[in-house]
Order: sequence, then structure tokens, then C-alpha cells
Amino acid sequence: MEHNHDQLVTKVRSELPPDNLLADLTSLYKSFSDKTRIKILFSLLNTELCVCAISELLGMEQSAISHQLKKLKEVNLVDCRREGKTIIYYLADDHVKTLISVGFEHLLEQAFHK
Amino acid sequence: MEHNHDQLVTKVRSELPPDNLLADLTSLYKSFSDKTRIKILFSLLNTELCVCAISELLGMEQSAISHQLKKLKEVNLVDCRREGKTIIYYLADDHVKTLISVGFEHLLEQAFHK
DNA sequence: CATTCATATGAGCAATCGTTCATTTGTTGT
DNA sequence: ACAACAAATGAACGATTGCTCATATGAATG
Repeated sequence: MEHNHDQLVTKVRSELPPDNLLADLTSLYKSFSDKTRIKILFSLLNTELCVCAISELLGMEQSAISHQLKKLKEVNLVDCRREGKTIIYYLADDHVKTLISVGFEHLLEQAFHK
Repeated sequence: MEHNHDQLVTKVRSELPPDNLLADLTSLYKSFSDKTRIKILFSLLNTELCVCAISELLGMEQSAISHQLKKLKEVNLVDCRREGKTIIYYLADDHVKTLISVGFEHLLEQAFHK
């Protein structure tokens, strides 16, 4: 048989992370892969904001924002607290900043190499 | 008018990156947000591989792999060269490793805080 | 130069996604 | 208790996505 790479294939396959970990990773990155969500994350980089502020800020319906905030909360990128009638959202930890800046670096270096 | 946050909203909005940069960022992250693509990227972490090896490795049709490799190439995450009849794919730069490890860190820390 | 092998590509289809609209939940003020 | 406000939720719809199937390209080999 020609073009045999069975050994290599088996080796590489055995080194792949387990499926559940891969699933967690993809859903984390998926959070950053939508225009609305990434704008929300950027907005929260330096300030916490209530839902209607984000809605105003992005010029989008409150409902659309709420739906996206829910997804961001599900992957623990943001968290929130109630303050009277409003609900304040904020970044859950510093990884958002790190992930965003690594992405930026990639783009910049990309642009530079052209 | 109640619940006024016009100043804050205006300020935060002015600090958002321009739309084309955001679009580039989201398409970069989108590359990591699919199970097949992230498996391909993981597979290429330590070895370069031809299309049919990846196809075997993941137990997926060659066509499906080719389609995904095309997307990965479009965002400059992988590159390829021809070697006779086969085409060898490899990671285009080190940012893939960095992006993946930052994602991992987030997940690990997440798990730890539970 | 025709066949074979490796890969790429395009059309088509089911599944997923993001938004809107209508409604509900939950809190505050009267 | 009720009206007003802030946010969440569910159904519905169009758009996008990832796969499959069939076919095309392109290089090597007899």
C-alpha cells in the first residue's frame, strides 16, 4: 500500500485532547467569534455596564443583547449582579483581556508580514 | 429622564476598535470555534501532515477536511506546500499555540474555581 | 497521453445561529 | 395592590455553517 502514514496518524491521534475538553475549548472561542459578542466584551474591558447601556452603546435591541449576555455568562466570561432595577454586567476574569490581546498580536504580525 | 448613562456610553463607544479590525478578530476566533478545525490545529501542533493523513486521523471525508483547511488558510493559521502528489499542511506561525494555551488556561482556572 | 492518486471545488441540504417580536419576570415607587 | 421600568425568555424566521456527493484539477507514472 502506498502513501502509508499509519504510525504517524496513530501517534498524533493518541495525543489529541479528549472530546469534552475540545468541546469546552470550541465553545469558549465561539464566544469571541461573533461581532456583537466581541463588541460587548470590548465594552466591558474597562467598565461594568448595565444591559440597557450596552444596548444603547451598540445601537441594538435590548433583547438581542440579553440573549448574547446569556451565552457569555454560560461560558463564564462575564458575570452580573442586580442593583435595584438594573443588572450590571462585568468581565468574570482577566482571560478575556489575554485572549483578546493574543488575537490582536496575531493580526498585527500578520499585517506586518505582508 | 431616568437611568441616564449617555456620557459613559459615548465614551465606551469611542474606545471600541474600528469595525474592520473587529471583523478580522472575530474571523480569527471563528477558526478555533469548530470541533473539526480545532482538531486539525491540534494535530498540526507538532507535525506537518498531508490532507489524507488528517482525514484518516479524524475519521472524516477528505472533502470535509479540505474545506476546513481552506478556511484555516484564509485566516493564515495554516499554510501548505506541494510535495509530489500530496500537499503538506503546517501551522503558519506560533500564535496558534499561544491562542490554544490561553484558552486552556481559562478552562483550567475555571475548573479550579468550582 | 491515459490512468491513477491526492486534493480542491461547487451545489445542495440539514443543522445551528443571531435577530426580532411578543410576552414574562422581577424590582421600585406610589 | 398597581403602574412603570429593566431585563429575561421563547417562538419564529432568515442567514450562515459544515457536511456529503459528484466532479474537476493537477502531478506522477507506466
